[in-house]
Amino acid sequence: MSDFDAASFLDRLGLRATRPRLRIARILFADRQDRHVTAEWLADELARQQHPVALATVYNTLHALTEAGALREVRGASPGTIVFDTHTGPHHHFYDETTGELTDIPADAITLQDLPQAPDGKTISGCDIVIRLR
Amino acid sequence: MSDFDAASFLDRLGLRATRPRLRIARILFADRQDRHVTAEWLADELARQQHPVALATVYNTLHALTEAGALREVRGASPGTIVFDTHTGPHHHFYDETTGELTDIPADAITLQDLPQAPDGKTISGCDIVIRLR
DNA sequence: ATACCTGCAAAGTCTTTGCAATCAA
DNA sequence: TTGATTGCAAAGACTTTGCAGGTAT
Repeated sequence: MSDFDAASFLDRLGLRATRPRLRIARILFADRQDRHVTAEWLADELARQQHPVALATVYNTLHALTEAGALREVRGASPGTIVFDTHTGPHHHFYDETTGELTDIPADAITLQDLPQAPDGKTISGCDIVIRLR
Repeated sequence: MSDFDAASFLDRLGLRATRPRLRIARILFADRQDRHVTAEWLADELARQQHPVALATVYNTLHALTEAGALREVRGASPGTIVFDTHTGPHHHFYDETTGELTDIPADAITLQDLPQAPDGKTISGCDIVIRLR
């Protein structure tokens, strides 16, 4: 299978290795590196694996992982739904309007020129590009 | 005040000139050209002007105006809230994470190079860039 | 006349919160 | 032990829907 050590993974993030978190970490980080999940999908997946976790706990964990820097919230896609991305580095997304699916676009696949100045005393904290597909 | 003719404005869009729509059209299109409104703000504004309109009707009208091409929904900003933009042409946004405020960025202020190909049989239907400010 | 529109309230979707019971360290 | 975490259910924020009554053309 995988030699992913969920316990030390959580440890390194400063998160307690509880049972739900171990299971969630394995689902999210064991194999693929570019997952885009919603809380609901994750809760369903856990249930499918015969290890149901309360939806509230799923949200707690996703937010904890986000604060710890292991996940990133994607804005601008599925309206009304938070999508969590296991790829935390700079990159952008295709959003398929038909299926709701997100696909990564490497950051260097898009060149931004003449990025405008941030107004007054503000700092640019991030830049999301979503290319919608139909 | 303004010489904005809400009745013919709606007419041109193929929308019936009902009382709520006339009021909404005036608020949105009479003066400024770059408004970003939420349904709730608009309902509050109508109430403030002593012409309350049911929230459901506000949503109906905003969606009708969007389908008619007079508004555009902005994605990727305020999570969980639909923002309607009176500026329908191509452009992008600053999103102030502190205030939730949206500001326009002219389309030509950003140059996209090497836009990636859309996958398989898909077409690019739009591109939203949101620059987050802190 | 008649199709469309409005308002109200109820229902829906997604997310967060409160709190007692449980668990990791 | 002891504070963090879980689960459940209830509450919240935002949006949509159903439908009876009203309205523009």
